[in-house]
Amino acid sequence: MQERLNTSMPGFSPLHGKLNPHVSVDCVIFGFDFEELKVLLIERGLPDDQSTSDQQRTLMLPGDLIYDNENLDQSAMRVLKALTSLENIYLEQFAAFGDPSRVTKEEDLAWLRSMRSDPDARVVTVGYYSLVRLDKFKPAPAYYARSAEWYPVSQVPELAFDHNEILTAALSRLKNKARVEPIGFELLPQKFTLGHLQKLYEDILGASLDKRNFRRKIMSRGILLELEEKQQGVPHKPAKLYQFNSAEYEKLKGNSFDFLL
Amino acid sequence: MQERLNTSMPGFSPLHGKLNPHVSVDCVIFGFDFEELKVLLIERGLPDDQSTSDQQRTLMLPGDLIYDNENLDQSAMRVLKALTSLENIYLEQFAAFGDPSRVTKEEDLAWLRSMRSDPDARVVTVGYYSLVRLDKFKPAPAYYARSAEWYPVSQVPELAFDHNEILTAALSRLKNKARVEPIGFELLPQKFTLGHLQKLYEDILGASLDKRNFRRKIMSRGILLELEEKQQGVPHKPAKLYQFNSAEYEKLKGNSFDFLL
DNA sequence: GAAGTTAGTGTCATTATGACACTAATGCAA
DNA sequence: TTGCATTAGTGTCATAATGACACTAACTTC
Repeated sequence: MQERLNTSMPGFSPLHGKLNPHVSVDCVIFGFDFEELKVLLIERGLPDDQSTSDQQRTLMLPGDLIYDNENLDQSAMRVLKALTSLENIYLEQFAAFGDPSRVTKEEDLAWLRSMRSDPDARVVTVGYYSLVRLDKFKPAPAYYARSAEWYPVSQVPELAFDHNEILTAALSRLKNKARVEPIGFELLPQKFTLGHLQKLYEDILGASLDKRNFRRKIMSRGILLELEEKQQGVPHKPAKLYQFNSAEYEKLKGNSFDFLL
Repeated sequence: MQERLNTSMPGFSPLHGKLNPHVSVDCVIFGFDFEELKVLLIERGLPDDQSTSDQQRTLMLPGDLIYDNENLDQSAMRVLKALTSLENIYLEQFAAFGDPSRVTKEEDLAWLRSMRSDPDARVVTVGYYSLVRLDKFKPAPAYYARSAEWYPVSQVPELAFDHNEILTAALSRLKNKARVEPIGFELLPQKFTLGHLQKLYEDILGASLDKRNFRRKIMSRGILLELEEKQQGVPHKPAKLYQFNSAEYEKLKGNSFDFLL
């Protein structure tokens, strides 16, 4: 067995007690940059390690084993912070993945052997997802992540373990959520245009929506506040800016069904 | 540590490999008997054990540790069958529960010490739920279950571990499901009346529905087949019997949102 | 100043919703 | 045998939500 990587980072503090070798958490963090939906992925390796060629680098969701004295939500937050420096994010659990063959690629096994004291343990992982504003959270790799970057969801390559499957499941959960309750507060910057919001919905739902009907429906909810301001520096007619009326927004979350489409 | 219970039952066959001491599954099986929604609970103890007084008996959801070479779905099905003899049931995963303090009652700890080779291991459990026809599945206790019976959901007493919490989460998932897609095929006998179906919905949603509007909406889906038959032996006007048109029913599942209410 | 680009706006026909009250058919008890 | 209790079964109407649809406005760049 190879030497284990240097693991001096917050999550590894002795404060956290004993690692549980059989349960991990993985985080699917979605962001939106007005162009398309993105997801936060890390690369295996130490942050400053330049030794491996690009081809050998493997992308994965930020995730790790849990500690025996934290609950799953806490684990997810700790792990996310440890690997990407993101914190104060609301994470929502969406599924557990426990296929015994979720770790079978030789590359993954080798990596586990270098990382874990019990690399052959069968691991069940619990998936968490979240929506964040790209501009608000600047990921910074740490711990075993060589990098932590946003990738377009539509162009995610093959990931480590069963992480493609986990990502797909998170996306499908996000779709259902978008149909059923207003979304966007977490993903968009404070000021945005209705065009931005519509693009976001279209990207999540994978369908195009009628502009006028979309506006009618979204405005009828009373969750948007029209600002006096307009877009600046765009090569076309500038759009009015809006922000979410968070009080109304919170009221609607959880209540409403069949929100859009 | 006390002796472990006799565990000679299918799930314990050496075929299943090594028990994973850190991950379990719990099953929330719902049934409906025209009166109210029920849930399948087991009592701790061997099936023939009469030694303990009623007061000391503890009810719990059927659940147990997973084996390292089965996936979570398989575990849930195996465990359910091992404890209640129910099989060929579609189980749907709904959440993972991993609070470190989910096992803290002294009674639960004592039981674990009598059952498990590693009774102090921290266990994360994955919840599954299902809807079944009460008349079709007759639970028969086995393995460590002294009994396996249906209990009205509205009158479930304090359960072992965090099983009340798990049940509540399953119920809330069921509610969301009922709002969003047709339900009932799994819960009702082949022939049923519209009154039965409405009662089922009302029980799940915890709300009363307008009879005429309910009928209009349910009929407009085209998932019901009107039979020539009528109810017999009821002390009131007999209702027409219906059955599900399973082809149409399957088509709607997953598609439709905002199904009822 | 022309071209390119996105913003912004209203109508109408169709469909879905929610509120609402009476008669019909059966078993049972008096 | 009568009548009582109980559930089945049915239609309308006013209102709200939906989906389809096309043009003008405002800005930048070339």
